Amino acid sequence: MTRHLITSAIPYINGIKHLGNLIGSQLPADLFARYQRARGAEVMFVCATDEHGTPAELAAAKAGLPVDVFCAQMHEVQADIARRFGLSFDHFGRSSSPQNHRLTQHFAGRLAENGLIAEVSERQVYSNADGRFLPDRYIEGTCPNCGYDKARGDQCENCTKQLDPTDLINPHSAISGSSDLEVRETKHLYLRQSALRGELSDWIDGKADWPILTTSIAKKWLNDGDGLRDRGITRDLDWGIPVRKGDEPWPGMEGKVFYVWFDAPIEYIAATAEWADARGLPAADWLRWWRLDEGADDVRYTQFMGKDNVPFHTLSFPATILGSGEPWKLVDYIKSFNYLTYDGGQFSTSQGRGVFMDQALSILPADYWRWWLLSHAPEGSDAEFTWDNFQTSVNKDLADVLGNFVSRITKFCRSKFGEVVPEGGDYGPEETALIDALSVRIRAYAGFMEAMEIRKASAELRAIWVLGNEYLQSAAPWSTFKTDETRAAMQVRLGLNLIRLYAVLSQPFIPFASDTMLAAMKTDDRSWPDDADAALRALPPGHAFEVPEVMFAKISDEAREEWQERFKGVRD
RNA sequence: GGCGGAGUAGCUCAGUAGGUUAGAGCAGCGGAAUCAUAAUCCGCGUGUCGGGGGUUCGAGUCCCUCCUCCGCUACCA
Repeated sequence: MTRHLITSAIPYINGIKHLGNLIGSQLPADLFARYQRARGAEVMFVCATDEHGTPAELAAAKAGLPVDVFCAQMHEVQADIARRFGLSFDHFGRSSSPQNHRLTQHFAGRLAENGLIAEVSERQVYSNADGRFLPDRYIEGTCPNCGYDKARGDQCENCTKQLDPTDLINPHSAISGSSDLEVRETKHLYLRQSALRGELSDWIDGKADWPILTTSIAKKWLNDGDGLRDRGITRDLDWGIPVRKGDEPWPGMEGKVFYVWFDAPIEYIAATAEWADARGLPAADWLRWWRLDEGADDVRYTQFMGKDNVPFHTLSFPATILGSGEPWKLVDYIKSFNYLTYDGGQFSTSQGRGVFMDQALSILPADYWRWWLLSHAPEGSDAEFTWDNFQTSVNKDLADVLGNFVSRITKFCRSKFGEVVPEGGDYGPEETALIDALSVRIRAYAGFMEAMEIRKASAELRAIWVLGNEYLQSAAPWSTFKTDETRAAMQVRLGLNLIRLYAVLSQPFIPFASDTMLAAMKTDDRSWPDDADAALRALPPGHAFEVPEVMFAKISDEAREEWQERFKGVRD
């Protein structure tokens, strides 16, 4: 049996993520992980917080906390929100973990041994007032091209011209505002990606089944200009993984740390090691997911991420792995996403625009968001979130089609037969037809889930819910009951069994509602319906159940309008 | 500028290797039913498939060109 290693792009530590971040990686990864588990596959699903870098240091300073304390707190906040969204990570790690320190230093050492690290002396802007080197974007000044006075050192947001920090007129620190800047010489390590260009190119060419969005970005970088450029993998910062060559010090690199983009993907591996350590398991237990020489040859590795992450996952991280010369597992499939937009504009963490994960949960249960986001996943192109669309979709799909189905059949049964699966009666042509239709659709659903065609899978799942309503409507047990009680019993029994079937099938999308349905049906049978006929006999005559509370309360126009207003501006 | 994505019914989107009357959900209109969260089910679509040109017996689907929107462009992560 295939073992599935699944990773979601790791969310940055500087704040709570918005719905765009969620649907861009963590949520679809969770959908896939849940589905594979439901099919009986062995799954390792890891994620983590990405904790290093200048923005983390600045966010900590703003919060008035030491950066390590800030990260520890924010990690807990993010972990809690992830739990409440039902994200079923096997482990939610931290890129600042000791495991990641060791692995990152190990990879750097291996790359150096293989001649793939270059030491480059370069000139960087240093801010005396801030006591730190400033990344280009943290230097502001007047654009020499258009005169915009808030141009950043990497690019002018007004005229979009690419800039060098030294081009700016009246440059000053974006952090302190100080113009006491100087250019200093500093030495950094570069990963010689260019030396691995051929190997990477061949590898990418072998991935004909990857989405065009993924491979086209990789090829652009491989072939742009002089081809793949080398990349700096160290920074002059305090917070990060100290530069070491494996276990050894790295002469000349004292006081420097690895660049976040070098250590962040390695955290996928480290998080799996964290998983094992947290459970007191031997190293072999995590190595079998990552090392081809330790049993990972039957692992299928799938990564989920937004399109902005693609270059690092198709080139930089593979360069690290290939360059190590060690048999680490490379990714087999990359599922990348476009962006979710909010009422016409972008979701923005820095500007506080849109709906953030904590806010979302404060107004509605996770399943509402999971269903809408997944059924509108930005797969082919950017997708837009509007409150109107959200309200209509959720009310129609969850409340009217699924929730009301559960309600009508359980309540009808209670009033005519009591809260017990009724006995007697045999299937007729209608039931056989329903089972055939279900079988076809369940196969299609599984096919889409396997292929990570998320929108299509959600449409298929919805169509499966509709089959139940269609059946009830034409079987009409409420009128059958008047003339043939036994036949009505059979119809109701089938309907109740559909609830369990729906719970099992819907679990990857709406896990909380799925649990509610199973609890109401008083069953723990989550077995996948490979045989629809058999699956619909799981709850036998005489089996007790209870009528659940309304599963999905509808979103009223008043509530929608209120939220529309509340989330219109920027976050406090 | 370069690269990529998108432009199909009022709205959100499917349309596989070019081939019978271009599909689905929502909204709208008509009907059935009354078990149910006034929920459900059935029926109803004359759309210049962004514009123009071309290849072909035949193009939403291939080629050229133009227009619009979005993203990326390597020191944000």
